[in-house]
Amino acid sequence: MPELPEVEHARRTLEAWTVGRTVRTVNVADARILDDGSSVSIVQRALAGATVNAVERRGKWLRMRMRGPRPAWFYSHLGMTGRWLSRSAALAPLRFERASLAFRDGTSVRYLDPRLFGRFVVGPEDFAPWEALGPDPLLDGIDLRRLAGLFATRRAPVKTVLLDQAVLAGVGNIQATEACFLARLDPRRAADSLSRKEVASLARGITRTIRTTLAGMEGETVVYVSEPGADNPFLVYGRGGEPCPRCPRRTGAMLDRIVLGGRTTVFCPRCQR
DNA sequence: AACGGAACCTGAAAGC
DNA sequence: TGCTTTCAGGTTCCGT
Repeated sequence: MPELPEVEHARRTLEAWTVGRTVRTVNVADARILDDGSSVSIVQRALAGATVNAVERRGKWLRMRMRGPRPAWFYSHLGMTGRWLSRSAALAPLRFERASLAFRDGTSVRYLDPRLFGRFVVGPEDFAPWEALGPDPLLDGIDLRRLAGLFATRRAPVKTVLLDQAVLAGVGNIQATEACFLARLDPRRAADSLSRKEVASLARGITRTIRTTLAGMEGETVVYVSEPGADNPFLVYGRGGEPCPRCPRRTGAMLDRIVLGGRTTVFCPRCQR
């Protein structure tokens, strides 16, 4: 589920659910979400009794600034299937619940993550994975000169390079796929073969797909691709074999589904060059 | 330094 | 019906 738009949505909800609240207890049901070298007791000691001061996001990472006996930064990465929900602290653990923070006011936030690829870390303000992130397209915008400069050093397919979080933080498989489509760019193109104009077009595509996806989940009706009955809100992602939504019907152009860098990629061989 | 592929996990859906 | 295979939005490690 989580790429930049979903993580930003998670940030907003977590902010509403947690800022100003004081942690009473921390529960970690499955320690596999913790980093090596960390432990349940380290996390509990850092967070219990602390008050949530702010919830921030950079790329796909979230972090809470905790004020209290021991000021701390609490980092959360949702991995592939992580999400946060708010429930009464009295309610029993939910299916796939791996951790939770219970607050003194009787509310709690629950971390659910079936596949356990998410992370739950207490770290410093300059936590390395956070510091290693490139610019965030929403927070920082996209610097075309910088992006073109990075592309010039990469021979890999442009869509693969977009997944490098040091290039742009938060772009995932869906957003990279959609951005290439919007930019009419063949995702297999070597990054170092793009013209400045194509880089600019791609940057616009990235910004647009992120904004569109985010706008689509405002309010409570979050749409997840995998949810039964939910419509696929994307232009081409998950639509391999369907007609291209942009090419004239008479051309019969069909979306192709390939694998790049181990990730499924959908594109139109006719209009994406 | 950069690249492709495997590994880490589990559940849902599709295939037979 | 029930068993098997395939696939999934991310990151990291490893050999080349």
